[in-house]
Amino acid sequence: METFNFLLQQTSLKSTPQRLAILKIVEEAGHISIDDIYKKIKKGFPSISLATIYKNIHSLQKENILSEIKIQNQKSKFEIKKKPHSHFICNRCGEVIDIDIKYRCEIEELEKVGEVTEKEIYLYGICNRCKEMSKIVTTSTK
Amino acid sequence: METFNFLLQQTSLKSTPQRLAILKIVEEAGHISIDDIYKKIKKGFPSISLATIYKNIHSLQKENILSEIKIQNQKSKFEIKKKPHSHFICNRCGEVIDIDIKYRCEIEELEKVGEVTEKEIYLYGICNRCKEMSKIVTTSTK
DNA sequence: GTCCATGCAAACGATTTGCATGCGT
DNA sequence: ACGCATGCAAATCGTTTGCATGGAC
Repeated sequence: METFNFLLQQTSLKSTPQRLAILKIVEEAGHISIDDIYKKIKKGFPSISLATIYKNIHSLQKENILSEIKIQNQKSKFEIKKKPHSHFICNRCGEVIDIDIKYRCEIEELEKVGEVTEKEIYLYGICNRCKEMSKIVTTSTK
Repeated sequence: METFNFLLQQTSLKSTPQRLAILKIVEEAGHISIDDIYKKIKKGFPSISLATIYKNIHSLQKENILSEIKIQNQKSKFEIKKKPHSHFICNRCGEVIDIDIKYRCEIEELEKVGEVTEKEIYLYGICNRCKEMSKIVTTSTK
């Protein structure tokens, strides 16, 4: 992708085929773990090293191109950094879905705590796809 | 603590001195990492094994007595499960502070995504203590 | 040509497992 | 007495590091 090429040129990072491939895979997947990046990238770069993935993930995070999503009961996933948004995580299939939340919060006594620079909101539950599937199973076993 | 004893009796977990000590340490600390639990508990149980800590953390999580806080740039911390609340994390000192958030959120198209059963909110920033300290440093170096 | 990136192997740290023994019930 | 809990050592897994070579600029 030309856009990633351009993105990288804004930074001190060189635009290598491996690096571009990682970005493309993350973009296409939306949210993806290190392992899954590795599995996918090996198809195009059979001799790539896991160490290369790790090093790139770190440098891309430092350059604010990638961000990490730490979730309960799963390995971390990574996404291309974009406009602030929140995440819905399906407890059944593990899928992470971006959501836009318009929220107003009143945090009592926040001034007693500190100054907020970033917010992260995670919603856990069951995604519609899994809910549909359990309906089918329930119905068919009756 | 008698209360933890009671709590454990509600479950299939036995009330052992090590388990009670872990709970006491977590309660006193508020939010604490595995390593720090280990360091503290060793004072009372010099021969305790890290494996014991891990096994207990897991079983206590399964019994809904402990919960894990996964935060950016830090090891996970654990807390006694209590009423729903949110967390403020200081990016400078790493401190985690419980906060109560009264929020109203309008999540557009959430019905298209799934059914939410749990919410987690993390606020990152600088705690007042660290802010005070940087003021002092700034002033004194002028 | 310079410097960063890659790939490999080794090192490292965190977590898990198996097993013999101990302890709570 | 039974069965889970503990402590130890080994195994395992995820991640990082050092270094020689290759590739981007």
